[in-house]
Amino acid sequence: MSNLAANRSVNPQRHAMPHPVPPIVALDSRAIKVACANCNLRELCMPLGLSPAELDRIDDMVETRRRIKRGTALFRDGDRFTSLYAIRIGFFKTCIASEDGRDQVTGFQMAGEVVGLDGIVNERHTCDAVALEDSEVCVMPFDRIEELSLQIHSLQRHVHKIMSREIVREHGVMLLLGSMRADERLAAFLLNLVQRLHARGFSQTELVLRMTREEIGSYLGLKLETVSRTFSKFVEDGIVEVKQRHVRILDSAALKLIVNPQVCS
Amino acid sequence: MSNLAANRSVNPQRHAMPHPVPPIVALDSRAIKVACANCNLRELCMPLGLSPAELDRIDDMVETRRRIKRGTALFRDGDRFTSLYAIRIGFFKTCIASEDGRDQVTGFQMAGEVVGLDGIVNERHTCDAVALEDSEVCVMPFDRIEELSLQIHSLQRHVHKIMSREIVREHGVMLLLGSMRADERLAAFLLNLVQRLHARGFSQTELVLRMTREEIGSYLGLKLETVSRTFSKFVEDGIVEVKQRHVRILDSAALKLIVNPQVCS
DNA sequence: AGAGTGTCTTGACTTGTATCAAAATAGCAG
DNA sequence: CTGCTATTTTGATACAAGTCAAGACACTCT
Repeated sequence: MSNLAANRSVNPQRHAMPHPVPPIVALDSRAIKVACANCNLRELCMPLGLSPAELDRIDDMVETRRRIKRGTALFRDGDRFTSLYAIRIGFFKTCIASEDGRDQVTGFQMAGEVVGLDGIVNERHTCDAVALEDSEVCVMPFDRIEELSLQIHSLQRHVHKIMSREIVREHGVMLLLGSMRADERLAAFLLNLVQRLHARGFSQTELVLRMTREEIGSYLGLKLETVSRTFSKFVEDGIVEVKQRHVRILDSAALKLIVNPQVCS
Repeated sequence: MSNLAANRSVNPQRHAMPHPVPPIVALDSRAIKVACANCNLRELCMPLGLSPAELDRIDDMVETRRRIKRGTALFRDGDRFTSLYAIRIGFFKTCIASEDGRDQVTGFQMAGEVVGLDGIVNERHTCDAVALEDSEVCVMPFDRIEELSLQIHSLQRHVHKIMSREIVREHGVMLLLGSMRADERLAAFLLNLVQRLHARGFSQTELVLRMTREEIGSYLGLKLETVSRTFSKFVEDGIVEVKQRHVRILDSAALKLIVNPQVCS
C-alpha cells in the first residue's frame, strides 16, 4: 500500500517514467518544466496525435500553475469563471450547497482530470472545488481554449468530449443515487475509484481514500454511519480489508456482483 | 432556491411571447417553414445577436427535421452518434438502464432544448431518448456544428454553454437525489417544470404532466406509489390541485418552502 | 509524552420509503 | 356503448437507512 500514498503519475507500463512527479509536499517548482509536451498526464487531458507545432501552441493554453493547499478551495460557488483547471497533482472534491445548508459532493477529481466546466454557462462557478490534499493545477483561461479551438480542430473536439464525458458520468451517478442500495453504491464507488487509479498506474486492488466517510456519504447520498457500517459489512464478508482510509480489495468479482446482481433467468 | 431549476429559460419578462408554442397535438408540418430565422424557439436553442449572414449559415446546420411518434425513440443506447437534436415540438425523456434491468430517467426535455450530448464522448449514445408525445426535432449533424463553430464564434460559445448548462442541471439533480425527502423532490420537480413552461409562454400555475407517475418516480428516485401519495398529501394541504396529469399549483410559496425549509436562526 | 480535536465505529431505536395487494379510475378498441 | 388494459390511488406491513449517542482511534500541536 506504500506507493499509493503518493497518488500521482501516469501508467508506468505504458511510458516508463524516468523522473516521476515528486511527492506533493515540498515541491520545487523550478524543477518542473511547465510544458504540456513534457507532461506525463498529457494523454489524459490533451487530445492525441498533435503535431509538434500544435503541441507548442497547446503549451500557450496553460497560463500558469497554481498550488492549492489541502482543505482550501480552487474556486467557490459564485466566483467569476475565467478558466478551466487541469489537475496535475492531487485530489479534489466538487460540492454544491443548497440555501438551507444541505451539502452535496458532486464529484471527486484526480490528476489528469479537468474541473471548472460548471462555470461556463453563467460565467460564474456554481460549486466549490476543494483540494483534499496538497495539489497543483494547470490554469487554462477559457478564452484561450476557445481561441485555440478555432485553430486546432482536435482540441475543439477534445473539449466537447470532456464535457460530454462529464455529462455521461453524471448520468451514472443519477442511476446510482436513484436506484441503488447502500452496499451497491459503495461497491460501485470503490470500483470506479480503483479503475481510475489503475488507469494512472496504481494498484487495481489497493487504494487510499482521500476523503472522509462523510464526504463519501454525501457523494453517495448516504449518512456517514451508513458508509461506515457498509464498509464493516464488506470486511465481514471478506470482500475488502479496511484500515482507516487504506482499502484493499480482496474480491473484486464480489463487488461487481453487488453492483450488478446477476440476472440468472 | 434549488438550482434544480437549471433552467434553459429565456427570461419571460424580457420578451413576452405573443404566439406561444402551439399545443402539441395536431401539427401541420407543411405550414412550418424550415428556417431557424423564423423559428420562435431560436432564442432558446441558438445564440443571440447573430448577423443576418450568420443566421443564414445557421440554417444550414439543420440538416432536416424528424417526427417522432409518442412512445418511440429518437435514439437508443448504443446507437451511433451523429447529431444533436433541437426539440421543436413535443416532449422527451432520456433514460439509462443498468445491466440488470434497473432503469433511470435522467431528464425530461421540452421544446427549445437540445438532446444527444451524451453521445459525443464515445461516438455512441449512452441513453435512450423517448418521445412522451408526438414530437418534432431539428437534426443537427455534429460535424456541421463543429465546422460552423469554427466560423461563428458565438456558436462555439453557445455549444459550450449548452453543455455546461446540462452539467449544472445534473448537479442539481444530484443534490435532489442525494439529500432530499420525497416531498421536497416532488416540490422541486413541479417548480422546475412550471418554471421552464412559463419561460415558453405557458401558465405559471397550471401544467399537464406528459409522463407517468412511474417515470416521475424514476427521475426522482422514488417508487410510483410514493409519488402518488406525495401528490395526495400536497392536495390535502391545499398546495396543488391534481386531476390525473393536470396539475394546478395553488400555493407556489408553499412549494418553495418545502424545497427550501426556511432557516430562521 | 500527553492533551485535544477530528474522524470513525458500533449500538439501540425511529422513521421514511418500499413492497405487496386490492380497488378505483381513465383511456382505448371493438 | 362496453369491456379491456394501463395507470393511479390507497391501505397494511416490512425493511433499509437515518438519528442519536457513546466510545475508540488516530493525528496534530505544544
